[in-house]
Amino acid sequence: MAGVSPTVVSRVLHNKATAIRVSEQTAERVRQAASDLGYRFNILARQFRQQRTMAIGVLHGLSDSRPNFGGDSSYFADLMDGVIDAAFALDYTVAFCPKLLGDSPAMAMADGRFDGLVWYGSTPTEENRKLVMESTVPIVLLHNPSEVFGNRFPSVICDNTQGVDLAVEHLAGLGHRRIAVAVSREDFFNEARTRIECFFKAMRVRGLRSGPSDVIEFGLDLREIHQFFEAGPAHTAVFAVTDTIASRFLDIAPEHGFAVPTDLSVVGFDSTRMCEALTPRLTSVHQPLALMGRRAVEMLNQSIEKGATDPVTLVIPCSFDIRGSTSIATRGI
Amino acid sequence: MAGVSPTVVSRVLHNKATAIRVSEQTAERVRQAASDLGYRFNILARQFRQQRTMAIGVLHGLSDSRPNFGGDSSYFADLMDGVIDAAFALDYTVAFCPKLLGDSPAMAMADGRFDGLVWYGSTPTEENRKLVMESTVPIVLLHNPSEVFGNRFPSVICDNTQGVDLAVEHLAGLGHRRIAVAVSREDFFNEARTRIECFFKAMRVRGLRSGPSDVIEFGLDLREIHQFFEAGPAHTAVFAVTDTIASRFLDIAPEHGFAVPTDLSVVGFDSTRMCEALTPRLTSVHQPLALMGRRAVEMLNQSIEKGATDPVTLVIPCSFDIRGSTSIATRGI
DNA sequence: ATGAAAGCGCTAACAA
DNA sequence: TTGTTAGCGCTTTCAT
Repeated sequence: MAGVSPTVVSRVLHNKATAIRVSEQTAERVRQAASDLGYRFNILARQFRQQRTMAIGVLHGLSDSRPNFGGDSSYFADLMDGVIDAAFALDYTVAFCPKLLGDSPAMAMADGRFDGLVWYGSTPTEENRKLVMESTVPIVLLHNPSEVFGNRFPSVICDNTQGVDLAVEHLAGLGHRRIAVAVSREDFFNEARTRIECFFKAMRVRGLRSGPSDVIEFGLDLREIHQFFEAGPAHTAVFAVTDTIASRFLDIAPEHGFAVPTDLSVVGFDSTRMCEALTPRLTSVHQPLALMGRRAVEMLNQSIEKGATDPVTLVIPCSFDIRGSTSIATRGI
Repeated sequence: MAGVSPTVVSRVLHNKATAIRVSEQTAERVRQAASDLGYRFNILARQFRQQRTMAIGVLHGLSDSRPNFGGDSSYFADLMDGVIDAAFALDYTVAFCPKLLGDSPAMAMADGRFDGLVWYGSTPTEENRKLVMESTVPIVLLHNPSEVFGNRFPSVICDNTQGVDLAVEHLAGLGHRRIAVAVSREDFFNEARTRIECFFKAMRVRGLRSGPSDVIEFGLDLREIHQFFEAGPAHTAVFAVTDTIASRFLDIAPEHGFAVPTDLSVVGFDSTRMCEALTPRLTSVHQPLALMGRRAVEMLNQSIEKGATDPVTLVIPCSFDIRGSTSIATRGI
């Protein structure tokens, strides 16, 4: 319609007119025609041509077969807010893809659908590990330190050491000297394990006694929690490695005549929205999830743009949200 | 490597072997070679070829420039859970795309990036309206009855009439006879307006008096809410058209010596997670958001598969979550 | 300053 | 049962 070749149209519509010299007059004619025709270039053709999609895939390496935005724990939601934030700022589309979670993730990872991947998960299964390791596109890990994948990819994690220390510092400051640490068997993933180690260390640093016998590890029937209360615990506080775990104690304590926080202080980890809905509201270590999501995408963009980057592990500090589930130690002082 | 033509490979790898006859022997040879080579077909090429992406775009037609999963109102998160659920079941990728929200949505809508779109929004701006109307791909609307877009697209909405009726029924059952209805100026969108009409009707049906003077419409400074309390209201209950609006009343009532629910019952709409975190917990009409998201995608799939469908408006019933913000009327009985 | 031509990897129509 | 060929729409050399 403008009486020019496709080449020229392409150049004009990409504003490369100056760089690749097209007369302003022709350019204008082309633009006019494009507008008249309601022309839009076919992005599929372009992606195909350039082998670049400007899309980031979010892999959900958890046992759940799909991301869960709702539910109590706002965890994934907060993370995704950050991911989307950064992705949009860099002009990436963010996609959740069934095949990544379903039958054949490997395929989707290698088929050029995404320029890069955010792998979000805590316990990589052996199969997941293999898939990730074989990826042909850049990946950034969330919630797994780089070494879990042989230092092949950059990663973003929260500062568990510092986060746990905040919790112990808070409890110690309230006069608690015997503190238990709680973890569910199902959640006994890398990070949970790390937090327990951090806990021991934070206690040690303050001259407080703690060891394996202070770990309450419970299964689905919560039996060990009941046993903890029945035994008439010496502990005056519990540090739970996740909010959900903490909520179990809030539920069960009253059944055994323990009031929280009067008889037992409880601290959680993640400070998800759940904390506000519990009674009493749960004091918890706060991971800056949105920030972590943002950083992950920014690092991913680096990898995509510059090719392989150092497999940096970005460690982001936690903060501490004091709510109603902790108070001054009343026993064993 | 298998010594066959690309055609045969294509056929084998799509399991069309039976339909388009390839000998099992050759097929096996091809599969073996593919596996040895670690061959994956390039999805970009395929999408390009077929002009089909198996991706659904989510348009966020709100004033916010991007979807917000976190925050108090789990609203979008719940909706998306449903969308993703259905999309994955149908093998669609779900994408959030910056360009849809940023500079040039029209482009993204027409460029073949998506097989279909879910348009999620309450107040279409004139510009948004135009964009949607000009879409070249199937769209399903969420939260807007089809007529808002000239009956061009199917849509999914909750049953506002029935939902509001549940609220009024509940309050009337508690003996409330003078009920106010609250809306914020900023939220005064289609659906809010609808709910107010529904409210009038629900009152009328029960022989209860209500009219424009019972509408509390307030701006950002919340002045009108304060005035409501200062005037010593005859109303013993407030029906708020969203949870956020209801939360204002919960916040402000105590400042004026009104206890909720003793002196004033408050009902919200949406029953978002916020309801659990408020004091007292907020009684609210529940929209089955996840279900609505699911239905929207299913309808979209229909449109994509069968071409244009009837612009059905799917109306989904609400339920009612009774929490702590409502009780028996103590005044004006 | 503009155009011709090739080719990205795949699939479908047609031919053998 | 298998292969040949053409072409999806775009961008990018390279030539003019």
